Amino acid sequence: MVQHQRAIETLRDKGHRLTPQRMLVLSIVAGGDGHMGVDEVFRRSKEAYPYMDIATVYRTLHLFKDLGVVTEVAIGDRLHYELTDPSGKHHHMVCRVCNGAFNLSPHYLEEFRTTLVRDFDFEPDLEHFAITGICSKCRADNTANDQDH
Amino acid sequence: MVQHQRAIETLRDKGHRLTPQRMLVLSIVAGGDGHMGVDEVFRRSKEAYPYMDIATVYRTLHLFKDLGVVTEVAIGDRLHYELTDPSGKHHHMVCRVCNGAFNLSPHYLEEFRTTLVRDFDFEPDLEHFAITGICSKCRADNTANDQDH
DNA sequence: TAAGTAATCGCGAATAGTTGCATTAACTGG
DNA sequence: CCAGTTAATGCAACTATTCGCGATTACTTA
Repeated sequence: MVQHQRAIETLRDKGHRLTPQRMLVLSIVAGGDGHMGVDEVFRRSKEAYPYMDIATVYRTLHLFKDLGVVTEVAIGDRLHYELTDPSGKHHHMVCRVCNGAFNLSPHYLEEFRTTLVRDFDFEPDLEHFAITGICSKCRADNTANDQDH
Repeated sequence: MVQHQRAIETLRDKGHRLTPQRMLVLSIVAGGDGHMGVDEVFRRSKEAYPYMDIATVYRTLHLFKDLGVVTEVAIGDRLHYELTDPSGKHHHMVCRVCNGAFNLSPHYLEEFRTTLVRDFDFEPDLEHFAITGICSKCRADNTANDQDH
């Protein structure tokens, strides 16, 4: 269950301390099924450790993000977090109707990246790319019902 | 100077009212040089009309955005607004170091969009696309100074 | 393994943005 | 031009997130 050895080493290597709060947040994010909102991380961690503070949750998630341990995904207008995909980065397509998140493999962005560097000498941040839109299912529902507007 | 006839008609056509506050926000955004942060719109509008409330500024900017009168641009972690480009949409590349915003013409995204629709039946929102990264200038500065870390 | 030190925590206050609601005022129709 | 209707405003309260700071504690080193 505690298979976070990699993440713990990363922490220590960068000179950060291994605190119970950090371990707790890590195990909660790891235990969740996919991405998790800050409020849910907070609620669950407070169940396990009632002194847990929301500021600590934010600080911990941001630290983990900077270390590459977790990945930030914008769902609606809120940020969610998930363990960074160890089998290689992936990106997200987030449906603005159902808030579902779908994975997008990096090769879809490579060409785009190359073009921006070539034409503008602009190096885009594509580590945690997420694009909103409408997914197949919601688009079908939408065209069926909403003819006006 | 008051050349916002198009925007005013759009308001009226959709059944919205023409209030002094809305005219004020419109002229301030139009009068600015490029994109403007909410705080600056608020500050300037309060100079002209001291009762102006920050909530009204937010509501007005959101309304204008929905009507397509202004375009929202994410600069850093804050939203900025600019008059919608009448000569056709453009997108932005925003430098995360200097916060500079550079225009990106739509054809750079067309292929990307086509691919997502074809492969995933996912229709991305590309009306107000902005991508962060590092611009040419800041990248040069960065490689010059910051060798460590 | 005890003591020093500096990172981290918990907490309260601050900031950005949103929302509910009573009051105001833009529009409509006569 | 006047009165009714209802959208929009101003205000205050609220949520999400961040920050400052004194107290705590993980880690170091002797």
